[in-house]
Amino acid sequence: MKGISIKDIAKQAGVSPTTVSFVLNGKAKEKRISEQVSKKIQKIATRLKYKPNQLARGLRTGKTKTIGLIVEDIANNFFATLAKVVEDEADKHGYKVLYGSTEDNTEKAKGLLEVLKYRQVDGYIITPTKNLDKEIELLQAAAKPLVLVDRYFPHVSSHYVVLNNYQGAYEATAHLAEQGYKKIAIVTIASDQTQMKERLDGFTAALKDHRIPFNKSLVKRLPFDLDRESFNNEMKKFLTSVKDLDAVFFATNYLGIAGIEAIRSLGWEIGKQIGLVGFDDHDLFRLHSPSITCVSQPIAAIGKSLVDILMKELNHTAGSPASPQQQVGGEGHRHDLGLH
Amino acid sequence: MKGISIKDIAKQAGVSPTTVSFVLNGKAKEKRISEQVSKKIQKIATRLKYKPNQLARGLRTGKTKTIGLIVEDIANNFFATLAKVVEDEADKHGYKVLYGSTEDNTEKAKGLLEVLKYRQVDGYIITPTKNLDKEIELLQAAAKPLVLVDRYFPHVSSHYVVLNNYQGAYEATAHLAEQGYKKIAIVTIASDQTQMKERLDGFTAALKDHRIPFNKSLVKRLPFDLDRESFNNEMKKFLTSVKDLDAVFFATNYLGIAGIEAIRSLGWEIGKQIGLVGFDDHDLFRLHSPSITCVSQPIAAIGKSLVDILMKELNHTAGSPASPQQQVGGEGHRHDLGLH
DNA sequence: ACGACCGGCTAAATCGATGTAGCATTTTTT
DNA sequence: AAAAAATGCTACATCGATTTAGCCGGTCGT
Repeated sequence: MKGISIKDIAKQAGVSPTTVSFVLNGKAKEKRISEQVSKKIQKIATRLKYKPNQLARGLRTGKTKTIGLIVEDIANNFFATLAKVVEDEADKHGYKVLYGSTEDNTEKAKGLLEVLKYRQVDGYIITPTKNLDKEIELLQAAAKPLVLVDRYFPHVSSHYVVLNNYQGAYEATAHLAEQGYKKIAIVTIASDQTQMKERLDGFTAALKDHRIPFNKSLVKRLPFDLDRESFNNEMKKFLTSVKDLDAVFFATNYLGIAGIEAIRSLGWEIGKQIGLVGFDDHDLFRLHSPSITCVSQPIAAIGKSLVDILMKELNHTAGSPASPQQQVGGEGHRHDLGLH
Repeated sequence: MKGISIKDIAKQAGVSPTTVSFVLNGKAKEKRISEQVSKKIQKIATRLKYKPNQLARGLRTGKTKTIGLIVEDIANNFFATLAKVVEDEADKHGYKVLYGSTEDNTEKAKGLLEVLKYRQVDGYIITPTKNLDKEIELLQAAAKPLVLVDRYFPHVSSHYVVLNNYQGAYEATAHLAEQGYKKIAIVTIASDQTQMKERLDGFTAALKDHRIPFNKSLVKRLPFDLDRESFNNEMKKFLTSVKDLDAVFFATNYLGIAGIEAIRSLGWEIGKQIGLVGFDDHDLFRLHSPSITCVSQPIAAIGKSLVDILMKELNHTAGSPASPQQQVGGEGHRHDLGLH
């Protein structure tokens, strides 16, 4: 019921709690505890299945062996998969994960940071929202280990792991152009965050290189927080508004899903009347008939990279002011399922 | 850097930490602290943005305001969505969530329980694996609030939230039968856990009621932990081995996904050569052309129910030995997207 | 006028683990 | 043989919040 404490072991072994603590923390040698006592304590500890109370330990040492993971939406395939990888990687280092979803809402994100802070997490993995730069800088000022993911603030020098959004978008768009599509649009999120900007830049660059005229009517920006129906309506409105439109690049996976839904409800045939490319992998793209090409993020690599960076920071211990090195998780690479 | 502590407030207000604690915990009246002092403390606390250190509080009170969520696989759409709901609901009550994935591996599940235990979580939401009944009973003996989800142990009297698997499977199978399919198979997981048993029973009952002969060759059980390729191969082997097979019911969403993949790679046309019904919702089912009927779980309701039950237990405070009441989250209901 | 009582507050113990400072002994050094 | 050093272990303070027990001065009752 109450759990075994260090005192119980001390009592059974007939020594002081201090000695037990030393032994169990591998400081027996350093603190000159005799082999005999040392072994006896070990034995009792395993017999009693002693596990240190992490609260007490955390209170004393200031380290909770917990990292905070802030994602945009844990129910989204990309973030859920990322969460899984992070969980696994963190576990390898003995860390647990506290998570939260921002819904891309700055206030929610601030709230999450607040909660994680007074839960004393040791480090943070954050998918930042707009205007979260101040908070990020505050965390840095407090020497908290932290890595951003999926997007970042160019003017904040922090660690971050993102994929080459520009290149991914470029390749996606170029793919459409090379299939012979002439009037290619992009549907993206109304956000001036880096990753969307880069994707948009990649899109326009690819159009240019393939001598396809660009104009603003080819870009549709949708707010993040629409419900499914509104997404559908907006999408349909846009798709039908562009004259001679023959292909679309969707800049995120959920836009792709909403897009497919809209196209279906318009009764268009994917691959015939309209070409598609999506961003981020999803079973739906892979198994749709015909298959839908997409730029897939190497999620495992991203997750591993995130945790590795964080662990390096954490072991730099004392909290030396994070050297503002930047990391790129990997290049986006295209699926080779054919677009038809 | 260090964070504001109760002492800082006490010092500024010129009172003792005790008084501050009383006021901030709403015990001012009860403990007869004067309005004056009370207000002064409140003011200072908000000015300093004081947040109690949850570790210290947890150590003292034994409550961490954290719940442990153990799912099968957080990267799976069903569990990810559930996690989101649980996170939101828990947040409403001021609780945070520590999560972990079992991969349906009993040892991993035991490890997770261990970790959550010495992290002192207040309560558990668990998707149990096979043979986890002993551990569940131990938790109950320790008067830990706990709710099982998605499956349960008939011989363990605990709270649990599951949908009516029997009915869901029955309806799914009946749907196929009513479409005129004559030789209907089921692909399920090699597991004797309740939810799979119930789904299998629903399947056979539906066949019987529609006078479709049943025989063992119509049931394929696959191990949980195959990789994608093996799933695909096993699936293809099975689908081609049943003579005159014309429809399949997939008992989980990932089986459905793997099934669609296999059917595609066999070059069969869904809806023409073979009818399908899946379990658990997925964008893929909804947006596939033609649409694929599925039995969808009311995830939001399940999540809310889970948290509600847990909170009731938690507020029953002292840990009165959980009245072994059982809960059903809701009936599965069929999507009305037509099977074609 | 003297004990009982109350209002308003605080000292100190507590949760469990850690870590510094230091106390006895024994062993080594000179 | 006395001083210095090493050995083996422990008392106690600490982290921050909570909570029990109770102090002190004033009021009330009789």
